[in-house]
Amino acid sequence: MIDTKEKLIDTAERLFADHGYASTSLRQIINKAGVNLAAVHYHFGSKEELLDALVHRKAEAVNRERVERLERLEAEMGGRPLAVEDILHAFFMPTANVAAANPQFVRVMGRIHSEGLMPGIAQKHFHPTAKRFLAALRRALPDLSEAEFAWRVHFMMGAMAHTMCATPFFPVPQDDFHGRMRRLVAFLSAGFRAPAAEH
Amino acid sequence: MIDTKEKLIDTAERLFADHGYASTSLRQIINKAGVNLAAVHYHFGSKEELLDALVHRKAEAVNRERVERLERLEAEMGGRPLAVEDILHAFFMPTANVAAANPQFVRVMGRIHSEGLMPGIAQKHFHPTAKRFLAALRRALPDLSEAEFAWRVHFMMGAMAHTMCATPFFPVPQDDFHGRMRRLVAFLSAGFRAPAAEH
DNA sequence: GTCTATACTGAGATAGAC
DNA sequence: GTCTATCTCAGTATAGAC
Repeated sequence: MIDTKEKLIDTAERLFADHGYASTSLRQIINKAGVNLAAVHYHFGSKEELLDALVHRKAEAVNRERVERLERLEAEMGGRPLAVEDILHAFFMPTANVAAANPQFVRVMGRIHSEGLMPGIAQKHFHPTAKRFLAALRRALPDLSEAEFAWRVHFMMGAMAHTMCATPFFPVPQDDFHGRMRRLVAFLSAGFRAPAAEH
Repeated sequence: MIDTKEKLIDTAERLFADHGYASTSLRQIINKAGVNLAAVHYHFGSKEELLDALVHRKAEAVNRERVERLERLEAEMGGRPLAVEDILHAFFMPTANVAAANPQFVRVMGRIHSEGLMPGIAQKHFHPTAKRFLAALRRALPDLSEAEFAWRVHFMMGAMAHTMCATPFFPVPQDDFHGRMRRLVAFLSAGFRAPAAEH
């Protein structure tokens, strides 16, 4: 069948979101999708590459909107460095749009994060775009030392991954992803602009 | 043998640090320790509880030093709210001491984080103490709404876990854990004191 | 090219002899 | 307390039908 591949991805997305990546066996997926076990390896090669295909299907839209927003900012400012807030806003808000349109996918990203698969996935699907944002951020914060800047980016990575993906352990309106991102941008902007710790 | 248990924990610590938790099989551990597979299940019950025992052995020292520092601060201030920086400093610095004395263990914690096992471990071994710090932090930031405060704590969790445990993707002096924590405290303190994002 | 049936390897867990 | 033997189930690999 022509769309065995799509059906596998759809089914995997549902099951990964509900039960996690590691806890979902390929046999569960193929049973629900009604195909044979080896079809997975024919189309994808491995369980991991099935996950990769799943992420790739949605990551492109996020990356495209991120770049559009960044380029719009750069055009507005014409050469001058951008504001930290604006850069972070351009980076985080597109994820809120995906979250609204496709909660299933965000739940899978949450699983990816909480199961420790995020570094590989981020590197592969998001890093090329993210590098442009880091360059803009560096220009916006010329007074920080290289080391201080690198560490603050590292802090941001942690807060970001945890916030976009992990379920907070307190009750929260499910659909307020925009608000969550706005709070995150405010918090991180202040952190980035803090005076460097003395040594 | 009386110390089969200790030998298993020691061996597991080495192997978990070097190769990760999931990638280390019980069979590797028992071969290196020179004991039988079933001994693991006799002494610990499961692979997961072996890890638990390993963490428990070191977590107590961290928790004790954290509480001591917090109580010393509270005594100094006698009733008045503490400063955000001081609270965070008291919370993060003890981890730097463990890192210096026992790099092996910190590497295991890094594995725990990057393999997505941190929530469970943190809940079990660190949360009771951490709650006292959250209470102090709340008193230090009375003007934040409950929601804003909860989210900022969430951001901190992400930055913390990522920073204490994850290997940064840039070169960094291995033993500068104190410096890393100081930078983190400065970053987070500024974030906590940022004006709340408007809604 | 697409898929089915089946076999292979290695994981954690367990029952019961000693 | 310890060890042997065995169980179940995972991801993966291959042979061959269509």
